[in-house]
Amino acid sequence: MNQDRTAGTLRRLPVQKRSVERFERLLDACAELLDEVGYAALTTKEVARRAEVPIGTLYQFFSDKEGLIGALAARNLETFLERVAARLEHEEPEDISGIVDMTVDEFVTMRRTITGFGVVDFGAAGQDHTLEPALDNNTAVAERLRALTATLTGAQGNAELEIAVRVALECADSVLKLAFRTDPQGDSQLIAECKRVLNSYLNDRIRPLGN
Amino acid sequence: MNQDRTAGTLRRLPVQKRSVERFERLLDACAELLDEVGYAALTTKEVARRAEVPIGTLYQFFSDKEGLIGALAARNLETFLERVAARLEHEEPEDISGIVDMTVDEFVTMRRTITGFGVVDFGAAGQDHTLEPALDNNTAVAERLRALTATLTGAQGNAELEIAVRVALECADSVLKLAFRTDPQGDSQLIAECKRVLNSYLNDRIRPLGN
DNA sequence: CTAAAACATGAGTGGGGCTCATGTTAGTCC
DNA sequence: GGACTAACATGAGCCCCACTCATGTTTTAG
Repeated sequence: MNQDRTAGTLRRLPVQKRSVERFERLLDACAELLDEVGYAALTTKEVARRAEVPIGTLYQFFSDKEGLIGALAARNLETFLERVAARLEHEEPEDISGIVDMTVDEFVTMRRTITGFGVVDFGAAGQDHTLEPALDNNTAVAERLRALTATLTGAQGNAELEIAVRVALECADSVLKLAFRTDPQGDSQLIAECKRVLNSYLNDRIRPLGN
Repeated sequence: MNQDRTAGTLRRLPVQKRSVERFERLLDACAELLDEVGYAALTTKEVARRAEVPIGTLYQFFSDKEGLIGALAARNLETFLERVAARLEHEEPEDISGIVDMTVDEFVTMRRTITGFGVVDFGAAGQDHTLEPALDNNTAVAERLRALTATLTGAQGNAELEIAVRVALECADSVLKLAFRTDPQGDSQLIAECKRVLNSYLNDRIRPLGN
């Protein structure tokens, strides 16, 4: 079935100035449309039209529709990690609960702020099963988050922490999706509930090991 | 944008014998194909071909592709709830942990057993945003599960329990998806981790209220 | 100045979702 | 049995989508 290794990827990176601008415009237009019409109704023609770029150009950069959305997700992911890293440095939370609350808050802020962030957050929605097991975006985020927090939690580099972060991220993602499905601004009770889940789990999971 | 109230629904229920059989065959073929080619590559033409039913007949029953997949999800959901209800009656778990473990195990069994269960479990994947807030399938499942367990947990009917079950279900769904993405048979470590999350959260969340 | 690499373009191809006009069959009442 | 109705059956074809490709232009490197 789907054996094409180039599916859902980039085809060519823009190097000249104009191309770079067009590339960014395509991602912006894609984000806008995701907010307006949703994932299912998004068409590459309309993305190209909005970005004022001919359809052929879109396909110079992105191997397919999934590649376009994946690139947007990657951009969002990078922004999110940068912001979390910056806040971790400034605020220096001293326990798990502090890290959890800060990270969730940052996510919520981005969902309210960044166009299109909600529809694809980090993982493209329609990704195929059966390919690239465990190499999805959330796994990458988990790894980066673990690296960011390892020095703070003290217990660096152990496999237990890695899996705990991975699982916690998956839960956070799903509960927050629910929170924003319930209320476009993010249901505050569910956001609080998200923090509860993570705190309960991570405290049970990590405390007994850290000491 | 999507204002069509009949999108993703059934159009006509089969009443005569032959139609009922065709209806079921369509769902079976849909489940098979979901397992084989995945959600994105599923075509209604192929579903109809497999079920040995002309394409027009498929659209007599289902308003669209999403309606077909939704009907499959509904069938899975019903089977799952029946099985959980049956086991709850027989095994009479006496605490939260017992209920959690049993329910997760039943889910895992079904994912290994029921064709197509994995791809859509209870919520159709490509559902549109912006419509029917909080009326997704997982919410329905949560409500039914709460009803099933309310008599056992003692604390029946309170809103806190309702939200806790809703959140727990969302977490379970996502962690188990990860477990089966990692390993087609379901990564046992992640399945154990799923139970941990639920137990940590629900114990913190419900115990203080139940007493 | 020249060769190569990067970039630009949009009509066209293939294919998928879904319709609809035209039937045929099963139940129902007298 | 005949007459009437509702349920069922069918598949060529419409529309629109993702994506291609042949042909040309511009930028960069030496």
